[in-house]
Amino acid sequence: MSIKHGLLALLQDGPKYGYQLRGEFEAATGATWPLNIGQVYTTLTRLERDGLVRAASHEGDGRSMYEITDAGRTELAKWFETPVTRESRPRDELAIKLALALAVPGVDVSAVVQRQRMSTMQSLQELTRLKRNSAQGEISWQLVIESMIFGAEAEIRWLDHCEAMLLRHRGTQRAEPQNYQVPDQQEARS
Amino acid sequence: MSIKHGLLALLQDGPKYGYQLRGEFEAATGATWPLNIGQVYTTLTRLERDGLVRAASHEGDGRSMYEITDAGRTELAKWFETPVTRESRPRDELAIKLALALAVPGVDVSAVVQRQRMSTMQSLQELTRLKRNSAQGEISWQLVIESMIFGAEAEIRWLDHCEAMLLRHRGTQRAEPQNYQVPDQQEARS
DNA sequence: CGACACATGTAACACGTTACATGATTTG
DNA sequence: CAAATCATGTAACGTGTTACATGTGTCG
Repeated sequence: MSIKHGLLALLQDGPKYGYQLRGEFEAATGATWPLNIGQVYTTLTRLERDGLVRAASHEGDGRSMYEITDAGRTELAKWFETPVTRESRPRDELAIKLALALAVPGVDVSAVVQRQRMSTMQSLQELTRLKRNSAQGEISWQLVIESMIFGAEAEIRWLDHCEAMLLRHRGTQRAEPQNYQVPDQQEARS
Repeated sequence: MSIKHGLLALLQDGPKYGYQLRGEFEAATGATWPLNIGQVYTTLTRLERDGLVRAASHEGDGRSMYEITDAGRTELAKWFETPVTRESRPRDELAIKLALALAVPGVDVSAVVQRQRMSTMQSLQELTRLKRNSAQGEISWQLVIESMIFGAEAEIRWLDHCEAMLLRHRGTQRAEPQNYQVPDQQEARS
């Protein structure tokens, strides 16, 4: 969903073509999430199919220009108006990993937490370095970096919290199967 | 990737069947991310295709049981050993939205930020309520809730930071196209 | 000329969601 | 019996990734 609307947003500034859209998208987000050029074209095709963009006939200069339609502008406005909710976000792989490490026996949860903490600390340092080096650069991707910094910091705080919880529950609550009660079933097979 | 490995983790505890796997997955994560039953079966099929699980012939009681293979155990161990990196995460839609709201003209960025802040505050309250009501429940999904709380708090801090940045740059740096230099191309069309 | 960036696509695949079909079992 | 729950699938679709094919323009 992000790319679809991202391209729409860039097209609101005027007709653009595929390569240009990738360039501007990466300029705006600091190439934090490199955008595959192939996907730009497939996404444009789908946007055109859905009537949110159309091929701009005039002024191509040899390139395939696209322009946003009224339906596209409406859709884009809706995107900017609607907040990103928790539910709309993808599953958090780290949370799932730790939850399951706790749920199944034979996993050294502390080791998992510590390795993750190390890794997150390292990327936090890397991000801080990036931020420093990119000072007075674009404001938009400055904010993107800071978004990741805030996220990484929260993650470290959470990991510390997890370790504290682990220590507190060491022995108090062992494994605790909690295993989804398997319903009995009386020999039903033919 | 999370679900695939999640199912593997649950299967390490012993042979299970589809419905049971969904139940245990949701028990471990507090049904925070409801797991579609259809996907459990397709994922199991793929895991079997890749040799990470196999159908457990014996003791089915009328259900299709699956068990983890050695290759599956290896893969699972690798999952727990490898930290979740920033790069492996999906694009952050909120960051992209704000970055593009800044990059293209005609978007009321402050309004976007304020709406988002309102929404995030609300889900933060909801999460806090959930946490309180679920006290002394399962430790694993207690941690999942707290993961989301920490994330929401970080998001609010970031949004505040964004507003401060916006105020500071009001007028200083207007729009700043920064628009991916379009290469000239001399009338190349036939 | 040859290498490289620009430019546009297509194909195959992985993952996820929704919806549908089909039965067996349990329970009011 | 009827409805709900348990249980296993399949089909269609959306989105994203990787890789490949193909051609033009620029520059050393």
